Amino acid sequence: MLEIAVLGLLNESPMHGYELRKRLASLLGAFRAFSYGSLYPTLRRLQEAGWIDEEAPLEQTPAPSAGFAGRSKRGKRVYKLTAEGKEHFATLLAEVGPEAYDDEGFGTRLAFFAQTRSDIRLQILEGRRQRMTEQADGMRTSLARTRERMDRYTLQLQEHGLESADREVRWLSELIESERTARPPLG
Amino acid sequence: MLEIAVLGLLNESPMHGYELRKRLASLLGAFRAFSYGSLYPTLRRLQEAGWIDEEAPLEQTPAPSAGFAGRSKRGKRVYKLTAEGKEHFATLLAEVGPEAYDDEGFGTRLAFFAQTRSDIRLQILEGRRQRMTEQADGMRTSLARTRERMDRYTLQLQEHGLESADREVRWLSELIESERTARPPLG
DNA sequence: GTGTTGATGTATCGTGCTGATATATCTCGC
DNA sequence: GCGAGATATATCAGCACGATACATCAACAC
Repeated sequence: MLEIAVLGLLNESPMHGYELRKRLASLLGAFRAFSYGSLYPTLRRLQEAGWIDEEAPLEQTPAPSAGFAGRSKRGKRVYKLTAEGKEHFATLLAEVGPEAYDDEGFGTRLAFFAQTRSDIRLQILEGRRQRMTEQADGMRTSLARTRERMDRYTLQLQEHGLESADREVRWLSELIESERTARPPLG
Repeated sequence: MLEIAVLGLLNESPMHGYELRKRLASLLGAFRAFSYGSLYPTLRRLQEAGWIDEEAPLEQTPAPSAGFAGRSKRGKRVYKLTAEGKEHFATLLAEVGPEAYDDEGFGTRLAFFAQTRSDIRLQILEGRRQRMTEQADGMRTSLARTRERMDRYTLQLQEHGLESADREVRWLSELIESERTARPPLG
């Protein structure tokens, strides 16, 4: 999941790890932040795979007086997408695995919806709604079955969980609706 | 986190792994299920620590005709809390670490609130509210700062995340309020 | 009776992420 | 000139997931 997020951000503009992490946190917001402990290994993995490339480290900064542009402080590793990386990213965006339906996966995919094909968007939204509907139904059933046996707090926890799931289903339905309106099926 | 959940469930009644997993899933509901890949190693760890104990495996079931009670099919490992385990569980419930404020941790702690001291309950609820308030404020600020630059989908994601966080803060406030009413501060 | 499905039940493995920690450097105010 | 805090990279133990494997057992079908 980090892979697609990193490629997506680097697709917009080259960046170094620290900035990547900050943008990741503000982009995904509610859904997970990703720590450096996974970010740096991922960067190395992507580099080994040839998807991303390190801009010249510039051990000797030529002219410290020049304040603008080519800033690359010592130790700073600025990454950018390679041609293969762009292609790979496009491929990733065009396919939908089951991981696109869980919390982190869905959030990540949605963050790059602007660059995702309309039919894939719809598929992801519907898959996620399916998943959340099932989860909500499961909780509703469980609640109905064991309501009497549960203490006040467990009940509160479950009811809040159920309401959240229901809210998300409604939200997804709206997104799906507007997705369908914007690009009608066949007409 | 699995540790406290397992101890808590075994504190109610002895159980084997498979049942533990099912109860865990229905108890925590929205908040995580825990897979066998972490459940079984945890059970072994708890057993090595002496907090839980295995009821005799009964390699030879004495009377297969007897349909009730002492059922222990071959291979079934039924665990129960030891005296040390009960003590340890009580200790865990009486302390509050920072892990009690994240999603999984908070859900787990709340699931055993009925057995938790009132002042600890309040501390956990307020810590969680603090955390969620900060998260919501962070998202609000980020939204205000970058609203124009964001595409429709990122905006939707962030707004939904913000609403969820705000809803949880309100929910927590209600819980805190009723916690304070039930057991007034000093008066 | 035999076959096949689905639930029960225990177990391991590779992979990925977190949270803590270490270590520098840069920037800004004082 | 100096300390505080942001910037920046990196590693590690521990935990959890998802997949997978392998058995047993009840039920119902044919």
